[in-house]
Parts: sequence; structure tokens; C-alpha cells
Amino acid sequence: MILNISDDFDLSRIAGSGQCFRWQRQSDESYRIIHGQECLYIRQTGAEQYELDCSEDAFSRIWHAYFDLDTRYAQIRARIDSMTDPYLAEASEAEKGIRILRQDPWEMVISFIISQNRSIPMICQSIEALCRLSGDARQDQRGCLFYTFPVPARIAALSEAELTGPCRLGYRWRYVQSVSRMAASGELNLKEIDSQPDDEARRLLMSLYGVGEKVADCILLFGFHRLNTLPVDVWMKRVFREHYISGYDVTKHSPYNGVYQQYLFAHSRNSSILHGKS
DNA sequence: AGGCAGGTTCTTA
DNA sequence: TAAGAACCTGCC
Repeated sequence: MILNISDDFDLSRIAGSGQCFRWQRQSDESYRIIHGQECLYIRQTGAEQYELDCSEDAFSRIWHAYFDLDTRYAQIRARIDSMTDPYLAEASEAEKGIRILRQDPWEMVISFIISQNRSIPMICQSIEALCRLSGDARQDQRGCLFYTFPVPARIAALSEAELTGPCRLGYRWRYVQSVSRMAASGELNLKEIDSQPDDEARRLLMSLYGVGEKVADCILLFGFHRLNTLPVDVWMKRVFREHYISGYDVTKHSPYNGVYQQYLFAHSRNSSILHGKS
């Protein structure tokens, strides 16, 4: 189907934003996206026009929500005051097109535990191996095989050798196993966490083995769509150090601290790659 | 070849 | 309560 989107929507920026690890750029410029039991190919075909290889029905059932199309990111950007916050204004203009996807909470828990101390390509490799090992094989619209993200019990059933070998989790394998066992037994209930306010949900996530502040915040922002959550990693520390000497005012950026973080994070990485830092 | 990376845990004071 | 070491692994 052909879709018109007038709000911010940039596939390559979303793909590179560090929130999703199962987007694959194809040779024809489209992206293959795996989400739940589904696989989607999407390609930009005009200024505001996109081609999706799914039915109208599948789009309104699944992908509309996944891309968070009910949220107006241009409006969220418009709240930024370029007089008092020139750096965020610059970053949001440069990185316009990023959205916060509504991804599966369980997938986000495991993905961000795996993400610690690693680069994006390495995270993608590990997740792909994990899905290949314990997800369900399915065939996509183009006849290619893809693997769904494994449910807790399936990950819990994997051995140390499988988690450290093909999945290359290293010392993180214990974290992944522990959380998977808890989720499989019901001791960890993500729906229940989702019903809690931000600070309580954060506290519960941080009680999990292998989940510290940064990972908990990523899960809140990308898994539970808590748009006011501000994950702070080395890139954000650099932003604060170099551009917010007198302090970063979270109150001023509420309730969209998480969205603004995405602009600042992406801009920091992109300009440092441009200037050959890193 | 040794340091470092998008982080957390565990140990020690 | 806070600082420091250890941890997988790949890359420079």
C-alpha cells in the first residue's frame, strides 16, 4: 500500500537512532522491519510518501501503532525555544525525522541488557543470533526466512554455551538467563510494570539482574513509551559537558525529555563522526 | 600491544 | 554512600 505521512518520519534516522536492532536496509533502499510475528518492507517513494508491502488492514492493526503515528513529533520539536536552548534547537533540526517506535517490551528488555558496553552492529548480531537460535522461523513477503523474537521460556531454555557462543553475549549471558527465567515463571510481569508510574516502573526494572539506570531508562523509553525518560550514556554525558555547562534543565524539557534525548544523542554522534572524534 | 567502548555488578573503604 | 576493579569482545 501507499501511505502519506506529513509528520516527521525519516527511515534512515530511525534505523540509526539506536532504539531498534531489527531494521535491515535492503539493496533497493527499503527497510525490512521485524516486529512481533510480522515482517514489513517499507520504502520512501516521495517527499511524504511511503510504500509498505502490507494490507491496509495490517497497517491499521499493527504498523500504525508501531510507528507511533498518533504522536506529532513536529509539534514536540516546535516546543523547543531556540533562544534559551540553541543547541537542542540545532540538534532537533538536524535530526528531524526521528520517532520513538512502539516496540515490544520483552524484546526491549533483552535487547538493552545485551546492549551494555557494546556498539550497535554488535548488538544487532547478538540479537539476530538469539532469534535464529530460539525464535520461530517464518517466511516474509519476498520469500525470505526471518525469525521472530523468542518468548521468555525459549531463551530461558538456552545453555550458557549457546548464549556465549553463537550469541556472543559474554558475561551478559547470566543477565539474559536470569531475566528470562523470571519472565517465564511469571515472577517478572511486564504488563504489571507497565501499569506503574515512571519512577516505580524504573525501580522495578532496576531490581533485575543486569539492569542498571541506563538500561532501565532505555526500556522505559523504547519498551514502555515513557517519552519523558532521559537515558544518559557516554554520548549524553558529552553533550552535557560540552553544551550545557550550567546544567541541563529536565523540568523545562518535560514531558518530552526522551524525545529530545534522541535528537541530542543522534546529533552528538553524527557531529563527532563528522569531526573524526570517537 | 594496550587502551577503550552506548554499562553493571561486586568489592572495598 | 562512593569509588574502583572486573568483565566479553572487537576495534584501533
